[in-house]
Amino acid sequence: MNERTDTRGKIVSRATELLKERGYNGFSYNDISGPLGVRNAAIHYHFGSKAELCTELVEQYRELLRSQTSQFMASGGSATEQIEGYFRFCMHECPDCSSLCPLGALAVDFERAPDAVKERAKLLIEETHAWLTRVFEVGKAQGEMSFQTEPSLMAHMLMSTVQGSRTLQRISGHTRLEAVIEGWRAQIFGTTAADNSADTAAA
Amino acid sequence: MNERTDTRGKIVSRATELLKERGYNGFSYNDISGPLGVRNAAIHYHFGSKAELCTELVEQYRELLRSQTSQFMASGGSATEQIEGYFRFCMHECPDCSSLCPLGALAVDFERAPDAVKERAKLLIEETHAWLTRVFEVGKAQGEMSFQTEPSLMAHMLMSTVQGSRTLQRISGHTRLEAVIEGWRAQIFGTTAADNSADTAAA
DNA sequence: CTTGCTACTTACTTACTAGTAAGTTAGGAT
DNA sequence: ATCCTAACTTACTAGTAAGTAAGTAGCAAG
Repeated sequence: MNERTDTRGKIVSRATELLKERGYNGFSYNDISGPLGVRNAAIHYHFGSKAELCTELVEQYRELLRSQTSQFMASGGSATEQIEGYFRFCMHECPDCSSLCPLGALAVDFERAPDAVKERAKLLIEETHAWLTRVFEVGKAQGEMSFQTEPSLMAHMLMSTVQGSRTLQRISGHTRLEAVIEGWRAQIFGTTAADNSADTAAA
Repeated sequence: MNERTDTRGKIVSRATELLKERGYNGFSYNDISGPLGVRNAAIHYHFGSKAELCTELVEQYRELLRSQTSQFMASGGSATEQIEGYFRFCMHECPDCSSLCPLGALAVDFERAPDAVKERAKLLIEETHAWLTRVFEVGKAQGEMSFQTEPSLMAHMLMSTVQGSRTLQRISGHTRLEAVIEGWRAQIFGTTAADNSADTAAA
């Protein structure tokens, strides 16, 4: 690896941007190499194929999310703090919601995606789902949260809502993720954001 | 229009299938013409461009959803019946959830989509949102439904959940839309499906 | 100082893309 | 009978896609 130029890292980074903005079939090597000031063959030097590049990209995103969630876990905080961490991750990952998350972008071309990509994307969803399920379980058991639906379904519904909101936002143009998260807070805490953030700050 | 062969209709129909399965950039004219036993030029005869074909396709999907929702409306049924109609539409539109909805597929390439497509897709979302908001308003006013969040946000969250669930399903492989809808029922009716479908049948 | 490796480049190929122009065919109207 | 038009076809073009093969610049070790 050339540590000074870090062309490889820049390629992954630019490809991630493009995937989120246009989907797998929506960008070409020219869209990567052009802005980076390298040639298409440089991409092929680092990645055997577009699929290989894409695999690494998903793996990197998974690492990012995993490091975030494990960081919340390690903090030893309450379920409330854990879920607020997830909310923060979602908001931070796409502040203006102009782009999709890598998974949302990949889902479209998913059937034709290489097995390695499928596998990692699946893993990413399963890990997040398992983590969120645990947070809901603990949150309910400790009396921090209140809901009827089973934790596993709650986790799936939360992930779906965030994912879907981002998709709809892209078409409608209205940023609504903040309101959606607020809606979820009301649902699980029965409080407003002000109440809850005060809670978190106090903890 | 050739009413016997209906090539034009078959083209739109096949394109819709392909859009849902692979996204806008994921299929070519060959994928349409091949199975239909016509030549690519036949597509160009009916549609000036891929964007034009896509515009018609979205318009057709909008008509479908519009006809469904207005049908529920015209039925003069309760808000419960209206929302159950929406649930039915979602389930019916994609029984096995192997494909995305046309909007979810388009969202990926949305920035580069032609203005006509953007406009109609936006309209489709706004119409559905307005209709669902009204259903939630009426449902709450008439005491059929019970929730804290404002109806407009409820509508957005429901649409997001359905949309997102379909996206996640595509990656994880698990069909969960039925459970998600069940979760929503519990949330707004505080009942199980059995209770509620009995309700609907009785009405 | 030359050998060898990393990180590329130049120059190319094959395959496919949307789209076009001109010609053909079948059936209905005149 | 012929003319017209709708609904195509054949044959093509220009552009772009991913991917490849062979060559090279710069640096580090022996």
